[in-house]
Amino acid sequence: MTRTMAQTPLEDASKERLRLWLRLLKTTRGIEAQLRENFRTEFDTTLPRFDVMAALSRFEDGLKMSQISGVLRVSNGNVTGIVDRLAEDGLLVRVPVPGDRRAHRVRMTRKGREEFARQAAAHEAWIAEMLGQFSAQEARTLTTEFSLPEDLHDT
Amino acid sequence: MTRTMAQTPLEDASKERLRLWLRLLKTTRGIEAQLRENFRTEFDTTLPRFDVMAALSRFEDGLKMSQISGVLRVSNGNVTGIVDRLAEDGLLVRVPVPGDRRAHRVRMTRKGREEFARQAAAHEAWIAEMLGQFSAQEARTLTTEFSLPEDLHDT
DNA sequence: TTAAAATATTTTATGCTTGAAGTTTATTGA
DNA sequence: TCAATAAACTTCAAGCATAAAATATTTTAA
Repeated sequence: MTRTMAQTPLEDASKERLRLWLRLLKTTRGIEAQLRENFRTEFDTTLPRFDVMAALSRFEDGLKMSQISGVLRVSNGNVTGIVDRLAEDGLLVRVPVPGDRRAHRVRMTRKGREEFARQAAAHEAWIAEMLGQFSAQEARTLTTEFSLPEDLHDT
Repeated sequence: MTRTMAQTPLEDASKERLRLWLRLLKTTRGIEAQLRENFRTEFDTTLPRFDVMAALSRFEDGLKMSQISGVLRVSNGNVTGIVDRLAEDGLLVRVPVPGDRRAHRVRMTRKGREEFARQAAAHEAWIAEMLGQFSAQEARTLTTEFSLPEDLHDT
């Protein structure tokens, strides 16, 4: 009734999942730390700023504040501060929405688009290097495997 | 000379790796958000506090401040504040290191160990549920695959 | 011996993040 | 009409995170 070493009893599924989570967390934190460092030294910016620019870059007509927080899944108040600082730097502008004086549409400026283009190219290169151990096929497979249903929508 | 749809040209490896990274980031952020929510509502604590307790729980004799930041790979100054607050709550104590008046050893109190035991059990259950789509074998395989060499040690 | 370098830690300045409360403007329904 | 509710956004308080500067102590080496 002894079991061989390579087997994994069902009872241990919880431990294996915990191990996977800890590995996942360690990996993503490591990559994030390297990205943060690169963004800081190469572009004097931050990951959250890049995230906001990336979201805006996909919408020619800009996004309302609440749409940005929706896309990025961060809180409203958070976006306010980041947009404030990006606007100070002239990378984007708040445009009043005609017909609704509560809302503002946030759009990138030309300067913002140009700066983002450079940052996005560097970002892709950094990631490609850090994930260089994965072939295109492996990457594609793993991307599919990590489709967690835990996209808890909003709530 | 046309290629079939399912093929992935080597040229696209960079794009596939970027896609994998974005998926990884989205997944871990989603799980982290759920954990933060659970820790807040169930234990009135935070993920960083749990991380510090988890690190200390593995060392009966405690850790020095710089060892905590080393294990968790966060900055020294960061640990100061978290340990301050955990100490205020009586979950751990700073003990002077004999022979080196600069250093302090941080140890969990009995209260801290008891509280951590409850939190760790809940944490494992939450993760097991969120990663329920992976069998023990799948989890084990993925954990191995994500052994990135980018454990940049310290630098 | 003692000045310089290294080590351990805290402090400071800045920014990200959340949840909750507050403000202004729009919409709804009696 | 007009009070109540909802929506869009900002402000606030607290905590997390970093890098850089400051403090105190220990070690090294001239």
